[in-house]
Amino acid sequence: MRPWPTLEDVAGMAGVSTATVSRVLNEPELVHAETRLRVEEAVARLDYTPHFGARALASNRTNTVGAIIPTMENAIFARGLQALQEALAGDGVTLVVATSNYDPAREAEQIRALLGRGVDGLVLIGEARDPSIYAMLERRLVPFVLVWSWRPDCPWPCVGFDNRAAARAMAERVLELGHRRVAMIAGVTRGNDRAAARVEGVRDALARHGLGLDRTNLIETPYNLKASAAAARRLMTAGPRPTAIVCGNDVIAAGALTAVRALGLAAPADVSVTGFDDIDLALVLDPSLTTVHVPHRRMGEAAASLLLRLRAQEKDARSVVFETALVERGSLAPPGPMKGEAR
Amino acid sequence: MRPWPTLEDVAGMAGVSTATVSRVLNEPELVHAETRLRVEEAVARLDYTPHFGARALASNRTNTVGAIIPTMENAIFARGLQALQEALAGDGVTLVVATSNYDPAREAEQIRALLGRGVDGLVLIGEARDPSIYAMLERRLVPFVLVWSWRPDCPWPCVGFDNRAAARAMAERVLELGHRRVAMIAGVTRGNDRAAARVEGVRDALARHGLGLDRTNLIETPYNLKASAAAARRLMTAGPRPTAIVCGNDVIAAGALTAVRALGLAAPADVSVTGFDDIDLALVLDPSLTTVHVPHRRMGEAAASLLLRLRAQEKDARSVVFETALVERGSLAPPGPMKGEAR
DNA sequence: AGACAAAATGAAAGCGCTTGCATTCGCAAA
DNA sequence: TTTGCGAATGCAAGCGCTTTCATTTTGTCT
Repeated sequence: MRPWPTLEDVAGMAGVSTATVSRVLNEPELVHAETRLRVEEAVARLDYTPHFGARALASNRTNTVGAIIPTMENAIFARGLQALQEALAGDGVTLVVATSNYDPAREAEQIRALLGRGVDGLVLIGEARDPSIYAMLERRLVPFVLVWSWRPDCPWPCVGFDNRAAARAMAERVLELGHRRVAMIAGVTRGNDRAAARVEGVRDALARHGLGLDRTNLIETPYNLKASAAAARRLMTAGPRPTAIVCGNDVIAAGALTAVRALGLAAPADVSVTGFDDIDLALVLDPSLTTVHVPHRRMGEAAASLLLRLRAQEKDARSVVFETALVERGSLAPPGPMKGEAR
Repeated sequence: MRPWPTLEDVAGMAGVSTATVSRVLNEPELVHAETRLRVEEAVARLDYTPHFGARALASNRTNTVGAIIPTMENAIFARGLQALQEALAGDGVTLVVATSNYDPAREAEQIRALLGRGVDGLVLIGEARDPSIYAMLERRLVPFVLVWSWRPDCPWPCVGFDNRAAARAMAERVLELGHRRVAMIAGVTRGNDRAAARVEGVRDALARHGLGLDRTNLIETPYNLKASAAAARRLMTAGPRPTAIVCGNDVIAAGALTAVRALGLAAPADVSVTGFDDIDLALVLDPSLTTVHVPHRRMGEAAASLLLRLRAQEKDARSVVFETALVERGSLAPPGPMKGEAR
């Protein structure tokens, strides 16, 4: 015998048809209070749980949305995801999360896997992906929203912020404090529009002072401590030292700060370091990290709301752009008097 | 018309029956190479993806396992989860993750939700949960493994380590260095056997020196920076100051370290701080954190392997226990000469 | 009491797939 | 040529649910 109860078992115990039980589960107001009670009792007694697959098959809905994030290993997306999930749960929708490991091919795979699972919607990070993927999503009529990223004229529904403008503002502040030897440790930009936009933003700011970013002062690294520490070490030991390092995110900045310390130097006295994202990590670093605050939770909530409205075919479901804020903490200061290889 | 292709469409295009297509998808070796090719072509041309729900319904398998973790917000489970996922993916199994927010009721809900989704197996954190849940799992014949936790005589399959012994070792080392005013900031122990075991371990060690843990030197806090910082502040400002604070995990330790710094004190000169878990965070703190190293990745892999073997009904599928290692870094040192309110 | 609408319920047809069993095919052996 | 047999394929019955439509019950108004 089947080790779990089915609708039919419940119906049998309650003395009604399966249709009625289904109604109790989905549209309780359609069934007489007394009957409903009997059914609910049977459900409870049998410890019945609906079979998800059967339900999906019959109703062609799953009350599930999928999100594909690059990784769970660092906390960048954690808070936003949590908020997304909570907001969705409020509407009875379940979130299932997959990871792509920053690999476009893997992301494409995961998208198809989630579609196969019949998700009612999709949350994707950033905008950069093959057009064929967007084509497929449109053909399948699956609502989706792009998060963490926003730019004027993005043709898709997004919930994000202007990475480029935010990075520009950060760099401008660094310059305003008098820094001129500015370096950047960016995330890997290939296939990552956020990382790329942040580089462009810094470039924008530097350009207005006749400065630039080239292979001597721009390094791309994966978002992890080891790689970013290595990058920082390289910047601080080869050629003229930067007085400020603008980092692509907080994790990179943490690695940089660690490397600086390991070299026997101090931040911000010897070199300022800035981050991006304002995750918890920024606060426990010493010095605490000057960074760009991103409203993770609000973005998650907004994404949920937008996605649900798209699903409901609401006409006015439009993209949402958030403001970011520069939060200045201990890791950024005016450049000190030149030491070391100053001429 | 349906916006996605079905098995039937593929069968039509390839000029075969749906049964054959199904075989191509599931047991390719059963079908003639030529036919197979035709089918595969049709699949590609139509961009066909099997309907997960239908498949689950018909075959009663999903190739999916579920994991329920307390939270994604801190990185404690991230690495292990990633490893779990990778290992499962190697066997064509998908991982779906849910969060309980350290709430037993919510965890129970999520378990039922995942069972409803027809997961072929379950990964749960820790052992402490209502017996009725274990009963249900057994009745449903769903294989499951408990991770992050292990003790002699645990009746369920686990992949973990001995939290109590590890915490004891940590505390013993603290005592060995000469500390006598030792305090602990633990995670919330209610419904969390790991947190509870760690408290017991510390108690064990202290007891051998005639010391104890009571409301003056033991505080439980949620696993977040704000709460743990507040706890540390309380410990350091009320009554005789501890010379060492043993923390329930690295996140708590990070909060404690931040609080210590904010009070104008220094670690380890004024107070030593230790953590537990050895997540990345431990390395970027200043001073870097003395903590208990937990082999997250290996645990994730072992959990995957054990679960798959349970699913395959292998008889020798047994629990796995890992060793932990004490890693000493800057945050722990012998107690300094008493300052402040020393009498 | 009868007529009629509204409310409550049931019967049954799928949803897209897998799989046990029957059928067909090709080919070697008799 | 027939027979026998494995290999390849097709047929069709579900899997557990939702939902349309028909039917029965209830209540309201003459």
